[in-house]
Amino acid sequence: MGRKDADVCEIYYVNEAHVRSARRVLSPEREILSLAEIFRTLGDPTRVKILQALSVEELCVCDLAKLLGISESATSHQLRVLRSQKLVRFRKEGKMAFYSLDDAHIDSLMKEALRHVREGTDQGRERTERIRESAG
Amino acid sequence: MGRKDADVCEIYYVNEAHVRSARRVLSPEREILSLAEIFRTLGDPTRVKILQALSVEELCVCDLAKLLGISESATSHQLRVLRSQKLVRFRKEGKMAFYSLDDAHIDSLMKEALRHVREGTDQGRERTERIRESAG
DNA sequence: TTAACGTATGAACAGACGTGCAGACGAGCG
DNA sequence: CGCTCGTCTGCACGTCTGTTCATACGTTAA
Repeated sequence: MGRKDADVCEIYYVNEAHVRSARRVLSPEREILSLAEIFRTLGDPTRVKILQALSVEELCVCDLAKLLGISESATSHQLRVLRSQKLVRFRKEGKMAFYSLDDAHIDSLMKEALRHVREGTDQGRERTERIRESAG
Repeated sequence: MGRKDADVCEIYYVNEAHVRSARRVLSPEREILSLAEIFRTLGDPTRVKILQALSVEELCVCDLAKLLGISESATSHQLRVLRSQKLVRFRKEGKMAFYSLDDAHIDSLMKEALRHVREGTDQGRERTERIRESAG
């Protein structure tokens, strides 16, 4: 639709109409940034594991560290990141800090992504790997 | 609730039972990596914009570059990343390369995350910002 | 109180990321 | 053929990220 604009001599190759209509669809900048921030937070294997583990029951830092196979310091750092995004919440009991999920959305988001990953694994994973080289 | 295990002298503070049960819930390593990879791919403002823009109609590299306000080279680089994840697909028409979404899941994933972001914006955004400093 | 523990934080490092630049490639036109 | 256009890719640069190390904080026990 409106593709005939491309034939107008003033428009060389950038189709201004398409650019404008696409721009209208874009979320406002701060929503884009928030969106990317959430995804970036989920885009780390360690944090994914933490969230998966906490989806069952609350765990303390040392349990998580043991589970993840990394230092308690690194675990605490990552929990701090997750806290800053309000993805996890913690409860102090003496010296221990028990962490749990603070966001129901995230769990469904992860499950949805997991479905996607599994589909890709079943029918297109190896194809995907191959395309990384020959996509051009 | 089973917390009494922590009192057994052999278990100092790491609750092995919890660690084991949590480990059972974790997806296999390669699924975790795929999951994180997908999220990390979505965790960049430029790529989020590209995917949002392509959710309406296919666009060529130069349109996207114009829309994003970055060079066509940078745009091509990002499209390459998205291609490697099979999130976008492209169609050659002469010299032009028209890109479109290759994955229906991703769009719903983004919309779900957007819902989450908007909820957070309405009732807790500024609180979240503040917590980044005082979370401890 | 002193000491040990669980956790949190800051500095510093290696590695990864996003972008621009320069050049290469294929397609279309003279 | 040569030339331009649209796109792609290798390299370099600055920035960001995830981890470890050392250290500090708050709690519990002696």
